[in-house]
Parts: sequence; structure tokens; C-alpha cells
Amino acid sequence: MDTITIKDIARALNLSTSTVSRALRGSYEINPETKRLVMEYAERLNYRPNPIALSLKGSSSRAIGVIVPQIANYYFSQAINGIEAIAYNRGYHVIIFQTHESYEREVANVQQAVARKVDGLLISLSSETSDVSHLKELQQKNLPLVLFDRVSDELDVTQVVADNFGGAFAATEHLLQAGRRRIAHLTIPPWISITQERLAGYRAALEKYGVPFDENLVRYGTFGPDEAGQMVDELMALDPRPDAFFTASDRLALGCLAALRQRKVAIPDEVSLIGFTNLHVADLLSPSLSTVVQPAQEIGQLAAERLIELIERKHRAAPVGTVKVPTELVVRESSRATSVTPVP
Amino acid sequence: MDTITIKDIARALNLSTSTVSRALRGSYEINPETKRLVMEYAERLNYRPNPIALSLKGSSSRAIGVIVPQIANYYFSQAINGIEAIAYNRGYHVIIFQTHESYEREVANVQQAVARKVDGLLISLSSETSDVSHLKELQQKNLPLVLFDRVSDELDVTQVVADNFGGAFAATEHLLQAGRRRIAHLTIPPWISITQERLAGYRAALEKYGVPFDENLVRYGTFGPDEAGQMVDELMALDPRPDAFFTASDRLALGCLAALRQRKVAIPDEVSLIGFTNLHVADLLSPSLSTVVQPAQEIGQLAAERLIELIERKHRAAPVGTVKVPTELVVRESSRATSVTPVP
DNA sequence: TTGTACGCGTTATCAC
DNA sequence: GTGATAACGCGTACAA
Repeated sequence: MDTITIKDIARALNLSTSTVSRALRGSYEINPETKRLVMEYAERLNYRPNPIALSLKGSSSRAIGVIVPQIANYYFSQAINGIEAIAYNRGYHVIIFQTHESYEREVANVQQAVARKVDGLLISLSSETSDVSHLKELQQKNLPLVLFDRVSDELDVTQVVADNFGGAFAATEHLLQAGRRRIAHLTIPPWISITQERLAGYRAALEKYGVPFDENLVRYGTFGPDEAGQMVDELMALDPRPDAFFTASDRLALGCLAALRQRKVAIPDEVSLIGFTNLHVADLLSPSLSTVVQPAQEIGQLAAERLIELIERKHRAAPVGTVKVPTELVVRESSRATSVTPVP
Repeated sequence: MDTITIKDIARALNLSTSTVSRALRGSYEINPETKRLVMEYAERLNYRPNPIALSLKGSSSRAIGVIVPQIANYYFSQAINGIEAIAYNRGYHVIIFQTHESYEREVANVQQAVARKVDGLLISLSSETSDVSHLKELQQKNLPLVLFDRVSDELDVTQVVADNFGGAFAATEHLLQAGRRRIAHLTIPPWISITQERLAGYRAALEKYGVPFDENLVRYGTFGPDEAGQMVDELMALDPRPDAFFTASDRLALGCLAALRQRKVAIPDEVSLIGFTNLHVADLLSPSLSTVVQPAQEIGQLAAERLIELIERKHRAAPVGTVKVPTELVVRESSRATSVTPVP
């Protein structure tokens, strides 16, 4: 006999299960003496209510589901870290699902999460996802939902994202101010929300400095392995060739860096390189690489906070809106960061 | 009315819930006609059994718990990736818990996992954990348990680890063969299982080449931020100073690299550097850094496979033993890997 | 103030 | 071959 139930307590104290249940929940109409007795006994036997039974009963499961494209990815693992931190000290557990960038698996994961009676869902869309009807169903079920990072305009839900426009603008502007004019942009699939925002920031900065936008300088990857090498090859074959690279992910920054080194292109003398990465990866990369730092952990934290708010105020008006988390431009000219500019 | 239950089907088809249940499970003693009817109806309404109810009923919850020190860590996020992949196509879900290297949280997480009726538990011990009685309790409850990476000798359970001894031996031998004799070892807390194994490999290689072991050259970190800097300072102040560094983690390798660069120590001309890292991080680090690659994903996969075996054969003899996953030594002399030596 | 009875979704057991 | 019933652990209307 190991896991102890309310029934055990009732039997031991010669009470009914309902009395014990009420005492444990600190109900009003209950004899303080009985209450004390029950509490003490429960404490002593280290009683824990069975969360499964609670979920079945229909009340909250104290668990939130998190659906991300991949865990083995610095951005998402940091975001999950932030989520878990908030969830933990609010008494929630985190059940994690990976879509592996597959729409089908995303749908399956949503269903599973619902079946497991999560109290709410935190989702970052797979790159394959364009149809969001599986998420609209969630809203109809009145299940709290918050999107983060990879979001969708078609959904009227709370969304938490980095200031991708601002970050891209700041990065591009920095390159322009350094005298660069042929700035290549290596990015991820165009239909993902953040791609558009970054592209917009990039274009806005070009416009501000009167540099015409050249479609040939923009390349879209697909999360495949070693795409950057080919992109760099193609771009360096252009005439005139690029004098700067602005990349949209860790992977592309890394691939670009490696490709340029392999081709013996001097950084930053011949071409400048600046990437949208997170701080840790930026640290690992070359000291000559400036970065726009993605606030992954903060995004996770904010998303979790918003979700838990929604869960706990489920019956009041649901606050809907987009939360933009500022990004930071870290400029590294030599072996250490020379300036840190928060993007307003 | 959204989620449909066995009861709904029974009502609609004028059957009893038990009949429907049996039909769904494909029981022998059942009218094929009825069975077909039920199946079709269930299919049409997209019926899914409620996993919560199943868990409460006492059978399997089709969920496995994973307890790791940290998610935002390449090693563990890759391991989790491997775990999730296996679990997913075996029909299990993964519930993740972080200990943040705290013994207290580890115990709490184990309790929570048990309360959530996971079918099995995959654990990598926190650095604070020395008492493993909370895990011994699990064994008494007959709950399948597999340890990975950070394991404990005091437990008679299946364990999956990298060949830390072999990796450390190969790394040290490589440095020795390159003529290094004062090899510093920057490592993690001594009471963690893998630390001892690596230290043993390091010492064994020294012995083989007749180089005396010098305790002063070994430094233990505590997962704190920027520890490597101070370690490098202290070590470089020694006389004679080290001519090589062998580090036990990504973080230490990175910190060491940064510290050496900052002190303008030429790598690998003045000192060699070799680290215990995973492939991705190794890629990010300097091209002159050789590494012992940790097979994080494979370890996760193997651990998950072993655990699921245990779960599904729960009533037969439990296979206990330690699985050692080979490590690889990747030697980088110039800008790319020049040789890859699997450690036997 | 406390006890009885029921229901959440499912399966196992026993009866028919 | 099928149906009624109990049970898993808990909370709560209703009764006392």
C-alpha cells in the first residue's frame, strides 16, 4: 500500500470521504477540530490528491501543453525553459510535443493534448502549417491558447513574438551605416510569419537609406541541412557580389560563416556578417559576428504568463493581443561586444 | 457536444457500453456484425478513448516521464529529441520535468511523475543528488526506470551512458601523441558519475605514456557562469604552465576558448584544446578545436527503447545492465575535420 | 457539521 | 453474444 487516497484517510479517522475532501479543501462549514485532524493526518502520510482523478472529474489538470517544431534547437529549448520556469512556480506541469515541422503531426499533437485534458496550449506553428482550422476548433472548445514566435494572423488569439521587424531593421541599418550596399538576406521559408516581418524590416531600412531592394539578394531556405553553402555560392557568383550577409537563423549564420571561411572570404573586411541568433549561439560564433539577439526565454515566459492568466480567468473576458518582445542588436567588431543597442 | 465517449456510441446504437467497449477492442466473443457497426460509427465520429479515464482505471497511461537537469542545454535537448522520436512511434507521450540541478526539485518531480501515472521514468540525475532513495522507492513500486548520462552505481537499474572513459582516454592520448605533457583537465563536479569515468580515462592515458598525474592540473566547476576564466587564470599561472586543455563540457570548452583568446594565447600553437562536446556545438566552435563527440541523441533513443521494453514486458524478468554508447574523437587541425576515430 | 449517493470514461467480472 | 454492475479517486449536490 503506497499511494494514499482520501478513502484511506477517511477510514483511518472514521470519517466519510466527503468530510475529508472538504476538510482538505478548507471548506467553510466544517469543524475546525476535524479539519485540523484531517490536515495533520494527511500531512503525516504525505497525501497528494490524484491528478488523474481530478482531471477526469472535469476540473483542471494543472498541465499545459507545449507544441513546438523541435526541441533540439536552441531557440525552442530556451523558450521551453522560460515556459517551464513560469509554469512550475504557478503549479502547472508541462507536456511537450514536437511537430518536426509537419502539419500532420501538429494536428495529431493538438488532438492528443486535448485528449490529455491540458488546461491550455502554447503553440509555435510548424513551417508546413497554413491551414489553422485545428486551432480554431480549440477556440470553439474555449481552450486557452497562446501562440508564440511562429504565429498566424488568421487566429484571434494572444500571440507573443520578438520584434522581428525592429531587429531586422536595426541589423540592416547597422550594415548600411558601415557602408555596405549589397546586403544579402538568407532566410527561412517565406510563408512563416517571422520571415515576413524580418523581410519587411530589411526592406524598410534599405528604403530609408535609398538603397534599391534587389530580389536576387534574398534566399529562402527550408530548414534542410547545409543550405547556406549553396546560397553563398550563388550569391558570391553575382556581379556585383554581396558585401554583407544578414541571416535569419542560427543555422544559416553558422552555415554562412563556414562557407565564407571555406572560400577564404575575409570577415568583416570583404563582407560583413550579421545574424538573427540567440545570445548563447552568438557567443559560440566568431567574435567578428554581430547579432540580433532573440529573447527566447523571455518569449517563453511571457507566453506562459499570458496563458496561465487566460486559464485562471477563463470565464471573464479573454484578453487578446500581440505582445512584442524587444530584440537587442549586439555589435562585435573585435573580440568582444563593443556596443549593445536595445531596439526600441 | 464535442468529445465523444463510448457511452454516446452505445446510446446511438442501442447497445450497452460494455458491448461497445469490447467491439472496439476487437474482443473474440462478439458478433462480427455488431463489431462492424460499432467500428464504423466510431470511425465516423472520430472516437478517441479518453486517456485520462484509462489511466484512472489503472492500466497504462501511455506516457513516460523524463527528468533532466535542464532543457536549455544542447546535450539534454538532443537526448530528449531522441527520446521523443522513439516514444512517438511507439505510441507514448513524453512529459518533461527539469530539476535545475536541485535535489529537492528532483524528488518533487519524481513524485509528480508518479502521481501522473507515467508508465516509466527516464532520469538523468541532478548534480546535487547523492541520496537515491527516492528512486529506490520507484523500484519497489515496480515502476520501470532507466537512468541515462548522469547515473548512479547505487541503483540496480538499466543505465545508458556514453563511453566516457574511452572518450577521455582517446582525447588525452591524442594530446599526448601531439607531444603535450602538461594537460589540464577542466571538469564538472567530482561526485557526478561521468566525471569519475572521464577522469579515469584521462589518468589511464597519462599512465600509458608515463606522464605523472598532477592533481593541480584538474579543476572542478559547478555549472556556474563563467567559471572557466578563473580556472584558466589559475592554471596559466602555474610553473610550468599547461600546454593543453581538456574540458568536460560545452560550457567549459567555450569558456576556456574565450579565456585563452582573451589572454592572447595561440591555439593550437601554444596550447592545444580539446573538449567533450556534442557535434553541433563543436561545429560552432573554433575550427582548431578537436572534440570528443557525445552521442546525445543515440543515448536518448537507446534509453527510451530500453524503457519501453521494460514497460511492455513488465511482468517478465527485468533486463538490467549498463549500455555504453561509443563516443567519437573528431580531430580538427585546420578548418575542417581531418580524421574521425570511433572510440572502440 | 457530517454522511450518502452519484458521476466523470473506461474495462473487468459476472450474469443472462 | 450481450447487458448490468462495480471499480479507479475525487468533488459535490442533497439529505440528515
